[in-house]
Amino acid sequence: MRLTERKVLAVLRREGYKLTPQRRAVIRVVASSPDHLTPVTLFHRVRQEHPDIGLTTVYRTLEIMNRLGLVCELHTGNSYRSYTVTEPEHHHHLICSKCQAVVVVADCGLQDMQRKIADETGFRIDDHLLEFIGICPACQKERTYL
Amino acid sequence: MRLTERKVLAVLRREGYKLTPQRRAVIRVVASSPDHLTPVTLFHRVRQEHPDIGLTTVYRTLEIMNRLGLVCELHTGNSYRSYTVTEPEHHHHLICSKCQAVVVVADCGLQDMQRKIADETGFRIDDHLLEFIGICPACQKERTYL
DNA sequence: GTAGGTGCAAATCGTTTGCAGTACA
DNA sequence: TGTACTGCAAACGATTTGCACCTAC
Repeated sequence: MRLTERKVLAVLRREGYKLTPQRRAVIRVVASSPDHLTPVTLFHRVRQEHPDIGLTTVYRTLEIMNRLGLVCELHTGNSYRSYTVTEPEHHHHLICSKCQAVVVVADCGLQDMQRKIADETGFRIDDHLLEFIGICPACQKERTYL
Repeated sequence: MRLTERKVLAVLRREGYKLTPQRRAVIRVVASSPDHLTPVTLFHRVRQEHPDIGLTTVYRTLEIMNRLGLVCELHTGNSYRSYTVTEPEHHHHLICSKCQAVVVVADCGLQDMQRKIADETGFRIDDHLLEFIGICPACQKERTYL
């Protein structure tokens, strides 16, 4: 179960952030989209209902949400980031290198491996980043990739 | 066992690339450094022995080496990339979020998980990206992190 | 009323590209 | 000799910042 618009708003309010119409609009779009969105895509979508919003505000709202753990940042090795509302369970991503589709994958016992590595190296391990890169079923059918 | 300067040069020659002094210098520095280097760091180091080299050439040489699988790109979720000579075995990275130290970690049976996910989702999985983020023993001693 | 938020334009950062000159094979 | 390579400067795309105006609380 993903975070709802309502919950995100509640956290922002609790943390003392002002609930401006711009922030509400950004949050509404992020929370209602199942996909990961880049700041620019998000900006265009928000513009449709709120034509005066600036890209800067989108970035600043995402930054706040990210700091509060309300969105999850996707690192694809590309030059841009993308975001979606946080899924409370620990999970990973499966990314189509052709159409950029993202599928959420449940965690599979990487915690054990992490503990073992921490023991062996002396690192204090805070997090891990695991992403699978491949071609999704739809793109495989099209056969226009290498 | 990591790739040596000599082997990297051999591959470039075999692939028909010219072995210019600039390329040799870049390769020498990459191959002799145990760390992951950003293009800019690499540029500064190469400059010490080859003052006329341009950053562009460093980028272009890294691009060729990356395409030929001679260097391994590190994605830290930061805004820049970094590179080190390829370690032939499949492996992952453990990155210190304070000093950026990188430790190589052997693979631990993620292949099984990958196969399982491919079966379940229908994706053709080509690769995975696994990195552990933490604090290295040296930085833990300093205690100047949160 | 006021601190915090906004939008614009300009700055910044890492990276890429166009181009005219240069040098390896 | 000819093509691939070079360095510079300018272009680029994503993100950040400075600033004067604005608005939610």
